[in-house]
Amino acid sequence: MPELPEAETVRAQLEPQLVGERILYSWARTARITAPSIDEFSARTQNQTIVAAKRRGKQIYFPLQSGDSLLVHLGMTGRLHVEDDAQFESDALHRHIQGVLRLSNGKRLVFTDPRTFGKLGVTRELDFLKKMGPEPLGDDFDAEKIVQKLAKKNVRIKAAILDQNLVAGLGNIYADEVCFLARIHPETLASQIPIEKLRELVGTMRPTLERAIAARGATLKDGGYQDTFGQFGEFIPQIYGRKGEGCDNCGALIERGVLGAGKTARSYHFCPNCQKK
DNA sequence: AGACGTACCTGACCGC
DNA sequence: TGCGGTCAGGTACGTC
Repeated sequence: MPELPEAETVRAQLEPQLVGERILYSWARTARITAPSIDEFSARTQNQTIVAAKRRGKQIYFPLQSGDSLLVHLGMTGRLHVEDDAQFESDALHRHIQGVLRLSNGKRLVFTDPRTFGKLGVTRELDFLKKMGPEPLGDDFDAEKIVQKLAKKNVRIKAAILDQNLVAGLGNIYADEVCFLARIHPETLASQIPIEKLRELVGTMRPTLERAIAARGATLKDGGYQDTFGQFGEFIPQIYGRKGEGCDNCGALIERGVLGAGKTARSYHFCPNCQKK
């Protein structure tokens, strides 16, 4: 699923294709995905020039000449493609088109999202980006501040680092990955983890995300994620999705667990030997 | 205010 | 083969 490395890959690929282009026409399928409304989305994006391609955590946004920004969150199954505007696409995914922007360079930006957990919006208000937790790739990333916050949290560590208000950009894949790299069981209460372990955990976030970006993100066995060219990500997680396989570190069989219950349940993967409670 | 529970959605997968 | 049930999970919001 798209997390920070996947969002960054998409952003970087779109930047040279979109910046400086004018949006001739825009269309969105449903108000459930599009904010504030379909009509307003079109009105505020049409005839606007895209001035930049930015990202914050998993959020991708494109400042427009008007001062508004076009916002995209890929959710779980969202994809952004740039294709020739004249081309007819019969790809099965195109049944799930949620939005289209026709551009002045003869291309169009297409947002598809089968499971519709994604978001497509336009807003002038970007304060919510500032309220998110620190950006792991940012120059001012203060790992120690996060360590101190975690030390006070009475929440299981996996849930804690998935919280976008603590640190922005981790999802299920990379949260599992950093727990594995720091040898911490995902269900351990954050407040019960030795401070040095927490430092190890937070310290591994940035290099892990950077390695994933270098591989253009991760595509799981379901093939869900594709970059803007339809290519799969080549980052291979050491732990997520590898239930029953041997741990890279010790060879023990990787197990899968579930955090929470009912509709809230989130799966996690761990090595029972390297990550003891 | 922090912790936790609920809802959204549909392709893929599983068991009978 | 076909069909119905279950799973997956990012995030907003409600509740205690």
